[in-house]
Amino acid sequence: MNRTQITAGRDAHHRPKGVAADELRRHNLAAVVESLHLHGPVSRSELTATTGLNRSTIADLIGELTNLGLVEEGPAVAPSGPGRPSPMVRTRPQGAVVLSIELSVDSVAVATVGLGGYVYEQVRVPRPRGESAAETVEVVAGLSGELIEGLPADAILTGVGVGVAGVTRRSDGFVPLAPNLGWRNVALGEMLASALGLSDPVLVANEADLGALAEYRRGVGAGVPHLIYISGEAGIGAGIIHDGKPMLGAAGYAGEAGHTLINPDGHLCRCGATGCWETEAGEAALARLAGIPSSVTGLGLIDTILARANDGDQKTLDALAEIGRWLGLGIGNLINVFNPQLVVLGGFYHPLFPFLEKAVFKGARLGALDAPGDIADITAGGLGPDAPLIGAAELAISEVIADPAGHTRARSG
Amino acid sequence: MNRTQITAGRDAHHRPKGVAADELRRHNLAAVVESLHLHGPVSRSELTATTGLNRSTIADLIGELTNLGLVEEGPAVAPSGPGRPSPMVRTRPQGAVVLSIELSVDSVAVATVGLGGYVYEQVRVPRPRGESAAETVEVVAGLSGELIEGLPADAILTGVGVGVAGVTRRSDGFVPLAPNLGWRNVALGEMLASALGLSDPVLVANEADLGALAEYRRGVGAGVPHLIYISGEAGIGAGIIHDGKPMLGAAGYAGEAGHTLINPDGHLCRCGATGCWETEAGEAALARLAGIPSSVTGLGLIDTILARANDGDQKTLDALAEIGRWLGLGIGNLINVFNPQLVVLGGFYHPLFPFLEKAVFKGARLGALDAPGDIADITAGGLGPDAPLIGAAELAISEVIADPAGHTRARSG
DNA sequence: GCAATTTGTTGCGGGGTCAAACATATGACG
DNA sequence: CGTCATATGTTTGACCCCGCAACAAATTGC
Repeated sequence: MNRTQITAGRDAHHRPKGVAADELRRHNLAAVVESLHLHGPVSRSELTATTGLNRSTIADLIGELTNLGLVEEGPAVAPSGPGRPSPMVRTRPQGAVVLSIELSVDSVAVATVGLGGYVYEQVRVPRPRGESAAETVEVVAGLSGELIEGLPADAILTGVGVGVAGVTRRSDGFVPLAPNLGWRNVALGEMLASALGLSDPVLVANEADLGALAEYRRGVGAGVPHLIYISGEAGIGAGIIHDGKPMLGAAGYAGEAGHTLINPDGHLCRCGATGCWETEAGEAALARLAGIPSSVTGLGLIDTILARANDGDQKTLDALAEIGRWLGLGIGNLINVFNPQLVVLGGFYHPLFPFLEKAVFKGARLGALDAPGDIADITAGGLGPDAPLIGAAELAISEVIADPAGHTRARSG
Repeated sequence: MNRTQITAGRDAHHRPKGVAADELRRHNLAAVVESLHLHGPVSRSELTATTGLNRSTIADLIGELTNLGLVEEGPAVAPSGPGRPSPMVRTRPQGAVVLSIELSVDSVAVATVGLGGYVYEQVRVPRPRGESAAETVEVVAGLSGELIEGLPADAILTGVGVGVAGVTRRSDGFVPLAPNLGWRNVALGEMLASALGLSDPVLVANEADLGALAEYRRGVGAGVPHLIYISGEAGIGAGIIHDGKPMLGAAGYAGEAGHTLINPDGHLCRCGATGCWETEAGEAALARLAGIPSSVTGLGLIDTILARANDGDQKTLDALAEIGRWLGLGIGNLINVFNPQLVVLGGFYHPLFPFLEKAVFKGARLGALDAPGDIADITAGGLGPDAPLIGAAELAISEVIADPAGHTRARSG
C-alpha cells in the first residue's frame, strides 16, 4: 500500500472555459432554430414542451428570430382539444440561403438551399476523370452563378458548403490529398472563394462525412445518433456520426477506412500496400471480378453491372456477392470499433444494394462481436446520390443555426 | 433542375433542449473544479485568466465551493512582479473521495482517491483465472471495506468507479460478456453495490476505456484530446478519447477492436472467426510464437518472455517482432479510422514496449495513409499497470466535477 | 516612505429566464 | 347561444448570474 499524489501530466494545456449569460441566449436561439430546421413547422406550445423553456421565454426567442428574418409565424392550426390555439412557427427559407457544392469523382453538383431544407434549385453535371482542380472550380463557379441569379430578390446568402472526395482540412479548406480526383495540395477553399466572388466563408469537408451528416439529419438515419455512412466512389470512405455529432479526428481525417488492412494476401493497392479494404471491396475489385475492362469506370461501370445483374448474369452476381462479402467484413470491423446503431451505404453501393445485401449482412455478422441483440442495422441511404450535396448545405446552414443572432448581425454591419 | 422540400426523417426524436441560468452556474462551478482537479493548485488570478471569467465571479464561485467543502484557499505565493499576491486555491481531497476498483484478468485492485487525484491507499492482489464473478466481488468488497475504514474521519465518500475487462453497459453496470474473465451476463453493478453496502452509485466501465481516460487526464496523453489506448490483457481492447471526451458508441461497446478481422488466412480465434487482431497480436499469439506452453499465461508468461528477451534469446525476440508487426498493422487501421494524435500502449504491451517498438512503428506506417506530417505518435503508457484503476477513480470523480453543488447537496439532505 | 502595480471586495446594473396574474381563443355542454 | 373549462399568448415583477467600476489591500521598486 502506498500513499502518493499523482501529478498531472506535463503538457496539459486544456483549460476549462467559463461561460457568460450571452452564451446562454445564443444556445437557446440555436435550439429553437435547429428544431425548426430539422423537424419542420411546429406550434409555439410544442416548442415550449420540447425545449423545456418557459412560455414567455419562447415568445421572446421567437420575437428575436422573427426580427432577424429567420422565422415566421403562421395561422394557428386547430388543436385536438379545447384551449387557445397555438400559432405555427416555421423557418423563413430566404432568411438564410446557402450555396452547396459537391465535387465527386464522376460528377459535380450545385444547389441553393434555404433554412429549413428548402431546395431552391439543384444541378448536376458529369465530370471527366482527370479534370484539374482549376477546371472543375471554373465549371462549378459558372453553375453557382446561375443558381444565385435565380434566387428570389429577398434571399440572403449566408455561406457556402463544399463536399469533396478527398482528405480535407476544415480550418481553411485545404485538400492535401484527393487520390480519386487526382488532386494533391489544392487550396480548394481559397480557389472557390475567389472564383465565386462571394464574401461568405467557404466550408470544405469530406464527401463521406457530409453524406453521414445528411443521412443523419434528413435521411434514413434521421435522429439516430450513432451511425456510419459508407461512400463507395472510386475508393471507399466512411463518415461517422457519434452521439449526434460528426466525428472528425484530430486533423479531420477520421473515417479514411478505404486503406485499412483487411487481407494481407489480397491485391496490390494504388497506395502501395496490399489488401486494403478498397482493393477487395471497391470499384476496381468489382470490375476485376465481373470481367469488365478497367477502362470502364464510374457510372458506365455501375450501369453495366446493374444491367447484367438484372439479366441474371451469373458471373456478375458472383462478383457482387464477393464484393458484398468483403464490404460486410469491413463493416463488421467498423461496427466492432464504433458500435453504431446503423450503417448507411452510399455512392455506388446504393444502387447495387439489393444485390449486395445478403452477402454484406453475412460478412458483417461474421466479424461483429455477438453482444446479443445489439447488432447494427445496415441499409441503403435514403437520399440517394445527393446525400453529400445535401450534407454540404447542412454544413453551411449549421453556422447560422449555431449563432443565429451573431450570424445575421455580421452581415448587416 | 427541380424544386422540392426535403422532408425530415420520420423517426426524428432528437429535440434540442433549452438551458436556464442555473445550468450556467453549474457549468462554471464545474470548470473551476475541473481545472483544480486536473492541473493542481493555482492562484485565484490564474483562474480568472484561464476561465475567462471576471474576478468577482471567480471569488463568488470559490466561495461557494469552499462552503461545499470541495476547495480551500492557502496562503498567497510570492508573485514574480509587483502587485497584491493572489491566494492559492486547491482541492480539498477529503471533500469528495471515491472508491475505485479494477477487475482485470490476473489481478484485482482497489484504491481510495480524493478530489485532485490524491491517492489515500491502494492495494492489488492476484486473481486466479477462472474465478467466478461472485468470488471476485467478495474479495473486492473485503479490500474495499478495509480501505474505507482507513479513510480520515472527515472524508466524504461520493461514489464508486469500477473498471472491468469486458463489455459493459454503463447505464446499469451490466456485463453481458467478459470472455477473458469467463463471465457472461453478470449484473456487476448491482452485485458490487449490495456487497459494498454503500448508498453511492456504482459506475462500471470497460477497462480499456478507463485506461484511455486515465492516460488522457494524468498520463502521457495529458491534454491530448485525440488519443487511443490499447489494452493488452488476455485479449486486446481499445479505449478512445475523441475531442477530449470518451467515445463509447451507441451501447458503450465501442473500441472492441480485438476481434476485428486483420488476416483472413490467420489463426482460429476463440470467438469462432479466423484472423482476429488478437489471435495475431495478443497474448496467445505471443506464447505460440515464443514456444511457451499455453498453460503459462498472464504475468508468468510476460515475466518469462521479458527474461528471455533481456537475455537476447533470438526466438523470443523474433516472436516479439512478429507480434509487434501485427500490433502495428492493427494500430495503423485504427489511426486511419480515428485520426488520433497519440496511441498509448497499456497492459502487457507496456513492459514489452522496448522490444516491440520498432516493429510496431513499421507496421503502423505501412497501414496509415500518408497525410504528410500527421502520423500519430505511439508510446507506452505513463501510468503503467494502474492506468485502469486511476481511470475508474476519474470516472467516479467526474460525477462530482460535473455538478459540484448538486452532488454535495444530495448527500446532506 | 511613496508611487506603481496587481488583485481582492463591494455595490450596481444588465441580460436572461421563470413564475404568476391576466387576457384571449377555442371546444364542450346545456 | 351563452357559459364554463381549458390551453395558451402576454405582461409584469422577481431572481439568478455575470460583468463593470470604484475602492481597498498587499506587494515591489525606488
